[in-house]
Order: sequence, then C-alpha cells, then structure tokens
Amino acid sequence: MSWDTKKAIEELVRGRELTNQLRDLLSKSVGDESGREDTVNKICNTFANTLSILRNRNSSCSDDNDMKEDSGESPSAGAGKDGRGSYKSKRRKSVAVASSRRSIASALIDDGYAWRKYGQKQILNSNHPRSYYRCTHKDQGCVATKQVQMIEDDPPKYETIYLGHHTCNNTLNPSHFIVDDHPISDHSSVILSFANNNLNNSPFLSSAKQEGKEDYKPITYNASDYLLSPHHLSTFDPLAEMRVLSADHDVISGVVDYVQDLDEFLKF
DNA sequence: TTCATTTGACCTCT
DNA sequence: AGAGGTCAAATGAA
Repeated sequence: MSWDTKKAIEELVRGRELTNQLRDLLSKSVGDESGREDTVNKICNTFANTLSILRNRNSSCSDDNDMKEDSGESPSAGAGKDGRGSYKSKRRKSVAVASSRRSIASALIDDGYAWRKYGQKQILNSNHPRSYYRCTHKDQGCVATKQVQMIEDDPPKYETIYLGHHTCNNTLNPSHFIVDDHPISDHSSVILSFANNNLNNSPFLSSAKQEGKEDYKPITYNASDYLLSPHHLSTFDPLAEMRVLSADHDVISGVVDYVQDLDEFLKF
C-alpha cells in the first residue's frame, strides 16, 4: 500500500473518531456549542485532506493526457488572434471536451483557486445567465476555466463546469491542502468514487470576492455527500456530480449517519 | 494606479 | 441563422 493511500486511510479513521466524538457531544443535547463546531470543522478538514490525497493520486493518472489536450487550447495562445474578437484557425473550446468536470451546489463555492470573470451570457431555455471564469493566473499559462450557472431558484442550485486543469500552483488557501509529491506506485487498490470529481479543486472554503458577492453565503459540507458507502466503491467517474449543501442543511446528522458506512469501508 | 467586473461585439460551431 | 464562448473597452472598487 502506498504512502498516500495510508495517509488517506489515516484521515478517514481520524474522521470516524471525530464523528464519534461529535455523536457523544450531541447525545448530551445541551451546551458546548463551540466544542461541537470545532469538532465539525475538524471533520471537514479531515475529509478535505483525504480528498486532496486522493486527488493527487488521481491526477497523476489522468492529467498527462488532459494537459496535452489543453495545451493547444489556450485562449491567450496569441497565434491566431488578430484583434478584438478575431480568430484565425482557432477552434472554440467545446463544453464536451473530455477534461470537463461538473458539479452542482446549493451555494456558490470557492474551490481554492482564484478565478476571474470574463463573460456572462443568457442561455437559451434558461432563466439565469451563465458566467464564465478563467484562472487569474492565465498570464502564467494556466488554462483552467469554469462556467457557473444557477439552474434552480428554490432551493438555489448552481451548476459549475470546470474545463482544463490548473497549471498554476496558486491556491488561495494552500494550508488546507496536503501537498503530496510522492510518486504513485500503487494504482491497484480501491479508488473512492466521489460524487464530483473535481478533485483538482478541493472545495472547502468560500470567498465573497468571487462568483457573485450578493449571492454569497458561507457553506458547510456534509461528509456523507462526498463519501459513498462501500457498495458504491468504483472507479473514477469524472462526470459524476458533487452535492454541496448549504449551512442550513443538517450537517451534523448527516455526518453521524455516515459513520456506520465508513466503519464498513475501513475494513477493506 | 491596479485589478476585477460588466457588457456589447464578434468569433466558431451546429 | 442562432446559440454559445471569448475578447476587450468601459467602468467600478480597493
């Protein structure tokens, strides 16, 4: 078993222990609000770390091809552009490119990267405009872009489509992510299938500056929405969805519910 | 002054 | 021709 797999399991075990602690806290019903919150935060960080570890595992498997595909698609590639809105022999980036990843959230989320909005468009048969973002570090050659669109009003739901991969290393909150540059030696073990696999962009923090200040609200993550029960273990599905729930969702009960499944999973 | 957002124009694709 | 994606001037915020 490789180092990063062990690390991921350690994080999951730790998450399980913290969840048990939280369950104990909840069983006492009243009091210790701050202790409860602290435990929830620790649990979220644990799962964030796990996601980061697994992301690194996965990206080493798939990024090479994707990067090749993206490299010729940079909007700022220069060649082919001769003035505003003018293109020469440059094909438009299609939404359907293989490297796209889709997620659905009930709040606008910050994925840890700095995005700059470059356009907004009303889409046919949609009540809401679609916003276009690219990485702030495009000048460093980063080709990552994303599209954000509200798809439901009540409750609000936002669809985010990520295109391309970040070639910059400028996350806004790097302290929340584990940097793991260990070589990947063992791809044979089980890979968790998260309901979105935008593992390039671990979505655990929010910033009001981007993606609509007025709509922004802090969000809390429900671990049970990221981690699937053991019978859902499968190979990586880049187009699966991630559900991110807002703060008014019952996070705590969700975490507690999840712990039984996690117990099962950790036996593998 | 610098950087981000808005928005109309213009591009490619179907 | 219409839809979707991108550019870049204008504008606003820090």
